[in-house]
Formats: sequence, structure tokens, C-alpha cells
Amino acid sequence: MPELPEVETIKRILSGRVTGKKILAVNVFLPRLIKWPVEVGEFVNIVEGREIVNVDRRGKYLLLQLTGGVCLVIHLRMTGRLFTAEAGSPPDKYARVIFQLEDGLSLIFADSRTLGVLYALKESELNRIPGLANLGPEPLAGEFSFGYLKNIISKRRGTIKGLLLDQRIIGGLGNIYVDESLSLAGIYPGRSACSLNDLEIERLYSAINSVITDGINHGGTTFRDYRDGDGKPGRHQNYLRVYGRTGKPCPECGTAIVKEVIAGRGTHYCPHCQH
DNA sequence: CCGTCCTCCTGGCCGC
DNA sequence: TGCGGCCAGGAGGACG
Repeated sequence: MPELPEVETIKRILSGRVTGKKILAVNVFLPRLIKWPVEVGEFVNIVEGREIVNVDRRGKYLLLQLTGGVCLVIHLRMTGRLFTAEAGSPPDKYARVIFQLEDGLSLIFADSRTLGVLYALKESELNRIPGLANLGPEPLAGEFSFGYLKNIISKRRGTIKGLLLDQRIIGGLGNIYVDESLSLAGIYPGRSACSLNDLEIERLYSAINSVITDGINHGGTTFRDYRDGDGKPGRHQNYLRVYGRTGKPCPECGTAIVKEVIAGRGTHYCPHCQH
């Protein structure tokens, strides 16, 4: 499940591969993944013939800036992968959209569970995508300050986990990094957000920063499907404290990690260290 | 406004 | 070994 560190890793790799390349043709094998324009033929017409000027990321969205002020927006959701392939590479079983570039290179969007989405629109119309228009600040940006986090936390009675998963509040955290952040901060994910004191909010703020930074430095987490822009797995799965470690020892105290449903998501935590 | 639940989707895994 | 059934969860929408 690609979250900010995974999408950032893909962005960095693709940036070096496809920037400056022209999109010669587009093959859409699963039209329902194209969310804008409504007509798939229109999507193809808008994208074909344009050069990829820049590869960017906002939250979990990948933004490929094309010539003429057009933006190709891709969200990988659960199992989406985006990678380049040379001429003659074996076909990917789950390829859903293929962008034919110059010199036999192609950019492939593959997705086994087909929950990923693609949009092509003018840069000035990006706010047609609700998730992008309402996206909260990046966790590593200055805009995401201790004061900002404290202000929001103090007003919410719902679970702290649910708050951290809300893309309108912080852009880019998902289930893995939320569980990891709360573990590092020593906070039980089911706590009511407004019950956190200043010290706990400070620990959480610092933990989010640390966990996301480490995730990026390790090239993301490959739990099952995630692959980077070269088709390679990440390395952060080797550093996880709680996520996917049900029954295994907590790295701090050795207590068995527990899994329960909180905020509608499978949630992993140490019952001894997190309160 | 707020929180909770449902829907989409299919490979992988579990148990019989 | 085969197979039915359940689970994974990002995001958007329905609902109370």
C-alpha cells in the first residue's frame, strides 16, 4: 500500500527516467480507472504527443506535468505500481495503462486490484480532484508545525488513529506509517485525540517526522505489492516496530504485539508501551 | 460538522 | 490437493 515514502521513492526514480520524454501513444486496457476526462478517448487525446516536463508528488498523488499546462495525475491506492520498461521487456500481467515513450521506453501503470485512478487535466483545474483539492499539509513541510497539529488534535474527540489517516489533515500518511508513528510516540491508537497532552502531541509530532524520514531513506516499505519505479522492493519493512508484527516481540520491551480494529483499520500496537 | 460504516476490487491465505 | 470464504485498506459517499 503505497504511502508518502513509497510514492516519493517512485517519484525520484521516475523523475530521472521519464523527464524530457515525449508520450507517443497511450494504451488503456481498463477504461474505468480513468476518472477524468469522463471519455477515455479524450484522456488519450489530451496526453498523447506531450512531453513529460516534470514529475511531482503531493500526499500520495503522483503528478506528471506535461507540456501545454496539462497534468497527468495518478493515485496508486492499494496495489498500483508505476515503472518504466525497455523495449522487449516481458509484459506485466497486471498492466492496465501503458504510456509509450521515445526510444522504446514505456511507462507502465500496473494494478492487480484495480483500485488505482488516473486523471488528465489542466494544471489550473487540479482542484477538480477532491482528494487533491482538500489535501492537508505534507508531514515534512514547515506548514505542518507542532502548533498546527496541536490545534487540530485538541478539537477532535475521535480516535487519534482516525485523525492521522485523514488526508485533509496530513497529506500522505496511511495505515503502516500511522501505526509506526503511534508506536514510536508511545500512544495507544484508540485514544481520543483531544485527550492527548502537550508532551504526547510533541512526541507524536516528532515521531511522524522521524518515521516518514526513515521510510523515505529506506526506499519505502514493501509489505506485499509495493515496488519502486525500477520494480524493486523497498527496505523499510525490515525496520517496522509494530505493523504486520502481530504476536512478535515489541522492539522496546519484548511484549507480543497486538492487532485490533481501530478507526475501521487493522491496527498494530504494543499493549505495554502504548497508552 | 462529526464520526462510523459501506463500497469498490482481487490475490493470497486459512481451514476443512 | 481442492475449494470456499475471508481479509487487506485508500478514498469517497451514505447515513445518523
